[in-house]
Amino acid sequence: MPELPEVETVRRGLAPVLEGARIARAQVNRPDLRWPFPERMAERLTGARIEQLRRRSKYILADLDTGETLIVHLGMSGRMIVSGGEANRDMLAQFHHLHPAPEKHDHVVIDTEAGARVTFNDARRFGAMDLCATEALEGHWLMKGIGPEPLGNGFDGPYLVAAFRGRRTPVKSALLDQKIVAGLGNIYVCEALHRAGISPLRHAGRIAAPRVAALVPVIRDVLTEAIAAGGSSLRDYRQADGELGYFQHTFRVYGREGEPCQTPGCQGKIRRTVQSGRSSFHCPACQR
DNA sequence: CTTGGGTCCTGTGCGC
DNA sequence: TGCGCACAGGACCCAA
Repeated sequence: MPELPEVETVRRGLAPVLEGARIARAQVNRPDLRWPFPERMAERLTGARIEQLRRRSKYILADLDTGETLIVHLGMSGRMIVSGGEANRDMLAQFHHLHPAPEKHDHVVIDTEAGARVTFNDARRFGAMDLCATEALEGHWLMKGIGPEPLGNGFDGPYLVAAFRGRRTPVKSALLDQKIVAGLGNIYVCEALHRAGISPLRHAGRIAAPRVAALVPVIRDVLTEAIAAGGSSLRDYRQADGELGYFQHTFRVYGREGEPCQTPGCQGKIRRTVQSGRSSFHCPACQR
């Protein structure tokens, strides 16, 4: 599920529930996800007030009034499930309980004093959580070396041209490299390269500078549109249950092997290739 | 330094 | 209906 737009969608869904809320209880059901949880995580969360929710790359950051920040990564299958609270209180009241029954892979459960609950569920356990002094966050080993935010000011044509210079790796891999640009994943790299007319197989350092620079606004557009789509489905979620971050999204190439290319006037067919173990989708006719 | 491959884990969908 | 296999939105680690 989670690339930058999905993480941002999750953050926006959690913000009204968590920002300004005090944690009444934190239940930690196992010692680790991808890495061990920090020492005494439940105790360090309990009683803390969440000042604000931020996002950096694919990480959700919850700044606490204790001076620490909770770092959350959703991995491949992580989900944040919201229950209780104002939005669906009436619906849940008819079932005579405040929260849905616990499910398999509910690893961390956070209750707020207002009666809302956020459950971190992650079947594959590639996700992560850590606590770090807020002022030391930028030096945290998970944050260090992450490239500029693609929707921020530090990501522009000259930057990307310089980042690609001399690279022998395929542009697909370069864009997946979080050190070059933050937050892109397999889907949106495929989508952006298609819109830019660049083959994922092309070496990053062998693309003419103007074409590289043209990738920047394309990446911005793809991500912005995806966030907008996620935002609209958020409303559906809030009245239903459990699928925050899951939204229908129409991709032009991702998962469309064998289908006709949607580029106007293009007669190509979408092809799937495997690059460093991951599927790439592109149109050999209009992506060069 | 860069680069490619292996690895962690569970769930799902497909062909037989 | 069961079984085995390929594959899934991430990213660290290590060898070359």
